[in-house]
Amino acid sequence: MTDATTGAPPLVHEVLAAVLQVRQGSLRVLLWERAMEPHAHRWSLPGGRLRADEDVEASIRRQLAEKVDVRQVSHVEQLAVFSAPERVPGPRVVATAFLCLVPSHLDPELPEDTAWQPLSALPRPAFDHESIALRARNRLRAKLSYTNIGFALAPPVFTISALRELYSAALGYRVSATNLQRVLSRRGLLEPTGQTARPGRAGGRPAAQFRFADSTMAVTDPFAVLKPPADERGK
Amino acid sequence: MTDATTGAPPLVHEVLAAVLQVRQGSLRVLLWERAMEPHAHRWSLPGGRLRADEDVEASIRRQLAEKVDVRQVSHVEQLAVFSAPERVPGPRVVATAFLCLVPSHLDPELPEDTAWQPLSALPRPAFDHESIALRARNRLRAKLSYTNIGFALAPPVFTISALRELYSAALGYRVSATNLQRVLSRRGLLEPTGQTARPGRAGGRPAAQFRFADSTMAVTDPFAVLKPPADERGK
DNA sequence: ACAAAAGTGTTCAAAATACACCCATGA
DNA sequence: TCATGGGTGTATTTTGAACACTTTTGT
Repeated sequence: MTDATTGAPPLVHEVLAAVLQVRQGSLRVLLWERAMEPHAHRWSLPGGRLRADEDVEASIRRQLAEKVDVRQVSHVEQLAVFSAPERVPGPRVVATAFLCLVPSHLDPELPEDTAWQPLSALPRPAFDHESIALRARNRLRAKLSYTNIGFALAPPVFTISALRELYSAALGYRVSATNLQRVLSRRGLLEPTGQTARPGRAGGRPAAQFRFADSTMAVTDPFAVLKPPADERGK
Repeated sequence: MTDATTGAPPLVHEVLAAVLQVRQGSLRVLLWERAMEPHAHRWSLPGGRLRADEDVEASIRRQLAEKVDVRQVSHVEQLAVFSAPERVPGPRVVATAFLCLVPSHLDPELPEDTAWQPLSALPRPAFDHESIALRARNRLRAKLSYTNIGFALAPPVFTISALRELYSAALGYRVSATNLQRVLSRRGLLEPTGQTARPGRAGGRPAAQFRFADSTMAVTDPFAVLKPPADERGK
């Protein structure tokens, strides 16, 4: 706000969403194929221009509504600002990117040009959208470890082995059901529903069903180390 | 980028810095007292308007140069976007906020209207700057736990008890020198210089001096839990 | 009865906290 | 030699990973 009204160059602020979901055993991101230049036939994150009467979060929710039912999005959080002057051709566009999650049991209707693409093999992405998508994946992976964000990937009720598959897909490596169960239980994130799921055709013991105790994001392991001393920790 | 050139309302993008330093045993933030409206006599974070040829990080470094010597800033990272439509009076301004750190041994020359204010008792802050400053503090606190970010608060060479004071001030609770030493050493963050500091007037054993092995930020405790299984963890 | 899947008990290892005690210096 | 701050050794606790074994089902 130093140089007040110096014939300011045009500036557009856009919001972009990396909407992630685990489908068919892999972590995927919602992309649409650009029909027109610039970057025709390359794949873009959904998003659009920030309007005058909304903040960035309201904006991304509105824009997303054009692609997926917003009620299906279980978590939205700011990721970062992308502002390289030439990040898109033409007039300058600064972008605020978001990480959004959709639980695995939902399969929203999508427009023709839109698809869930695996993060491990993205088709030619537009602009800087690949790095945004990968940043979203990294954020999700980190948060699976020290928050309850798993609730946003999972259906309302699930078995431990189903949850294990979600975590494995999102993290990119095999997670042990035993340990997953214990870690999440000790932290009080999981609560048993009392129900059990019927085993598959191959038999096997019926699996107990659980739900997440909370469905808003919270940090559950606040300090990895350097915790306050025991007496100051009490409250 | 949906509604392309619809007589767009004016939009300004500013960058703001929460510059933190530990001084006199407490964590402080650099603020300047506004002389003029709006919010005259309230305290603002330094910052200013994003220019056409720079990205947000370049911009904050440039703006900061007007307040403190940029070479004295040991760390800069994006915090978040603040975009409530009415966050400042007048034409709309979207802000990208940064967390910046200055090591405790430096005492940059400051303009007349600028001062280091304790985060625990901020004077009347302007606009939404208090929440930005507090967000910066929280980010710093979290990162002290799982990254090497301490390097950015400490002088190039220091004793463990000096480092303990920095961590205590930043975290807001007493940190044990013994454990601090061990945790940082085990992670390979600290290296001994071989030098010792002369004891104070009251005597006492001379303290060994250390330095941080690295002075760019790195995550040192990547997964609190749900680590990959041992065999997949190797590389 | 047996295979398959789920769940529990137990062991093991690592890492962090707590605390006691020893070390090196100034007065 | 004693008070003062610094450092090390060690015990305790917590937490997560690994693995063996039991439970419950379908065929």
